[in-house]
Parts: sequence; C-alpha cells; structure tokens
Amino acid sequence: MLPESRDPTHCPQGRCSVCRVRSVSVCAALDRSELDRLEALAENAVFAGKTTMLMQGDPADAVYTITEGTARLYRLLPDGRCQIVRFLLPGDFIGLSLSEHYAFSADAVEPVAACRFGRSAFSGLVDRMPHLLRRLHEAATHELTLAQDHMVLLGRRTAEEKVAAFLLGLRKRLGHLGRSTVMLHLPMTRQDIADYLGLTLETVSRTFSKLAGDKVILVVRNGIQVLNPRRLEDLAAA
Amino acid sequence: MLPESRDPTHCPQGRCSVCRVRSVSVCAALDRSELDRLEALAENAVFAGKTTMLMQGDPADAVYTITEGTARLYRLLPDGRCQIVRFLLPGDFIGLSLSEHYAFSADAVEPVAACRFGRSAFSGLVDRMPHLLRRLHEAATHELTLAQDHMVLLGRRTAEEKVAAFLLGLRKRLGHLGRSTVMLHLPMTRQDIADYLGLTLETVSRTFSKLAGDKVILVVRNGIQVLNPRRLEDLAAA
DNA sequence: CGTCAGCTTGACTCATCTCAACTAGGGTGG
DNA sequence: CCACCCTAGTTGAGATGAGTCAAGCTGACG
Repeated sequence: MLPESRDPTHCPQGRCSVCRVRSVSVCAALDRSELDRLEALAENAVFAGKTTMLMQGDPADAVYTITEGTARLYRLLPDGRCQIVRFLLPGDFIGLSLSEHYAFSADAVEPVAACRFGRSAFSGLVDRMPHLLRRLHEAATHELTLAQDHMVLLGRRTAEEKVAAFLLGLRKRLGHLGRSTVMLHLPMTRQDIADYLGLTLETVSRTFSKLAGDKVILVVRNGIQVLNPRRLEDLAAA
Repeated sequence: MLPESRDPTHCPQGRCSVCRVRSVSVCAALDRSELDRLEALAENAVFAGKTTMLMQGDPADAVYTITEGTARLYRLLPDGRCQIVRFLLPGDFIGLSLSEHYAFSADAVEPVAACRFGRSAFSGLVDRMPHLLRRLHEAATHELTLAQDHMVLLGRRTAEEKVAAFLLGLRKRLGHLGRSTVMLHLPMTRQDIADYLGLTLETVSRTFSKLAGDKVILVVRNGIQVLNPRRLEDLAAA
C-alpha cells in the first residue's frame, strides 16, 4: 500500500543527511555537524493505518517529523464529538510546544513513517542550537497562521466554501511535496473530512457530488480529480 | 472611561521594571539588564476605542504588548464576513511571528494602551537573547493551543455551548489579571462576540437571554454577572 | 430633547443535520 | 472460488438550530 519510498531501510540509523523531507521540515535549519548530532537522537517509527500515534494528555516523551503517510491531529469533546485541527503530511512536525503533555491526539490515517526524537534530548538540543529554536518558532507561528485561517473557515464559511477550501489547501500542500495537483489522493474518510471542516459526513459527500455535477471535480476511488481549479478558487471565497 | 491605572504617566519612558503586566507578558523572561535594553526600545502607544491598531497585510513595523484595555484580533473575508480569532487583554502580545507583514487585523474595542517596539529592533534583541526567543516560542505554542480549543468550539459546539465557553474563558483570563470573576465587564459588542463565536448577534443575544432566564447569568449594562458558574461549566460541555 | 448605536425579541426561512435505506468494494473463511 | 460481511460512501426525506428580516426599546451623547 505504501509507495516504494517507504521501505524500512529508508533511514535506518536516522540518516538525516539523506532525508527526503529535510528541506521542508524543521531540520532544514541545521548545518552538517548539527545534523549529525540530531541523527544520534533519531529513531524510526512506523504506524499502521488507523492506529493511534499519541493521545491528548499523555506524557509527551517524544516529538516526531512525519516522513511518509498522512496523520490526523484532533481533539475530542467528552461526548465523543471530534474536531480535526490539522492533517499532517510528510515534513510536518509533532511536538512544537516541547511541553510535558500532548495537547491533542494523533492517528495515522494511512501507514505513517516518522522520525522520532526523545523529547528531553530534543529539547536539550534546542537549548544548544538557537537557530533550531528559531526554526521551531517559525514553524509554530506558521501553524498559528494556518490555525487562524481554519478558524475563519469553521466560523464563517458555508459547506461548499469549506469543501472547496479544503481541496485547494490540500492541493497546495501536495504540490509543495511534488505530488500531483490534479489527482488528489484522499487517504482520509468522509468522516475525517467532516471532522476537519465542522460538517457531517453526509454533507461532505453531498457537496462532493454537487461539485462533481458542476464538473468542478471528478470523484474517484480514494481521491478526487480537480477539473476546474479556477472555479474551485471562486467557490472557496478566497 | 478608563480605570485610573491607565493614566498617561503609567510608563512614560517605557519603564519596564515597574510594568504592571510584565509578569504575565513575554517580558517576564528577562532579567534586570535585559529589561533595561528592552526599555530603550519601548514607546507608549494609545488607541481610542473602536479604532484600528493594525491591518492584515500591512508591513509589520512594530510589535506590541497590551498594557490596558481590550482589543480584537480578526480576519476578514473579501465579502466582509469577519472572524475574530482572539480578544487581547493586558499582557497579550501582538506580533509573535516577527514576520514582515501582519497576518491579521487588530482593533481597540475600548481604549487601549500598549507598549510598542520597532519590529526590526525587537527582532534583533530576540536574536541576542535566546531565552526571550524561548519565551516567545512558549507564548506562540500557548496561543496555538488556544487556537485549537477555539477550532473545536467553532466546528463542534452548539450556540449555547459556545456562549457558555466564551464566558468561562473570559472569566478565567480576567481572574488571572486579578479582575472580578463574578461581574464580567464586556467591552465588546454582541456583534464582536458573534464574530468570535461564529454566530450572529441575534443568536448571541437570545442565548444570553436564555441563560438569564435559567438564572445562570444576569445580563447587566456592559457586562454580565455569573450567578451559577458550575452550571455554566456543564453547559459549555468541557 | 432628539438622534443613534447597541440590544432584544418575534416571525419566518433555510442550510445543514438526522435518520434511514441502499450500493459498492475488499477481505475472509468455508 | 464463492458467499458473506463489513466498512465506506451515496442519496433521500424530513427535522431543526441558527440565520434573516423586521420592529421596537433604551441609554448615551450632542
């Protein structure tokens, strides 16, 4: 199911210098000798699809950089209502806050490979490398900007605008990773998309159908194809 | 209209050492000599109620610490729809990202006093003070956590839960600042609250009336009184 | 004392949710 | 290799929470 790039020898001893997501991850801040020190801390971690990577409230003993696959980062209300705050793609970092406990839960939505760093060791490294801290801070403020975008979406957009904005956002991120921006692979379920957009799975499904009827997208197995990106941008209302 | 604490001599030459919000602001990270250097950069800024402090997209020439008053931090959609992402209270910092352009707009909702720092000078100071950067990063990740809480609220809570959660959140923040947690002063309009909660002003008003009818709160001029905090917590659905 | 912004309330509408039936693959075990 | 089941997705019909539109109230301010 995984692309060949994720064979288990991809980064066996934490070979950061040949890491394919380094340029888009927080590790991009480091020079060669610093990378070596980071490498000493790195472990490979893999998670099967639909398994839990970490849970809100658990002691945060590790931080991760995703190297392959897709994860969902979410919060639960006591009655089971779920809000996905972000989908994680290769290059994304988990544990920016360096705090003692995770503030959210994370699941693999498809098989995930990640680079795992012990939190206290990583935190020590951050203390000794101010530009790694600077990079983490940039990543945190970037996420904050994304979070604000998402608040606008959740609070002030219609179902159709939400779905269009979701597809465009994913398209952009996949483009950044060098993936196709026409055939979007959607490893997550309709329920996941609904939990991300503050909708129900039925509304997501109906909206896909409507966009397909309007020839803006084509719904295919495990994904969608973007037929009319311009139209999609209009529908997303900036 | 302002409490006496905001007389214009409060911090005339940027007297950080006697600043009343220092302990809750990012400046708390600094020791005496560092504070002196920060002081050299500080200017006082005041903004009348209902005036714009800064606008999304503008060059970010300054960062601020709010010392008095309340501001709203928001994004606009092209058609005028507004989402307030956060209300700023004394101690809150604007400009965590240190980026070249503001990613949001901010208005004073009541008269605001702030400590103003030129961005490039402040950024230079951050480069020379790693624990100030650490503090900024902590503040950024804390805001990220708040942003995630707010996404859950916007995406998955009912109007009543939203209003209850808003009141409890404000109550907690005001408590932190040593203000009353029974009589909550609400300087913002119903429209502001609606734009914060992803509702309409009518729904906010109706929900206040309903909570008042249930004797959970009492609606008074320019604020509300919390009659039954326990009940309010139940209604907020954690 | 008149005007106006902010707030409340009512009546009605509608976008989205809820509940439910049905379809399509994919995997599993006999 | 087929029959079954199970998960995921689609679609329909009806319910409803929140929005819209509109009227009226009230205290602040000039």
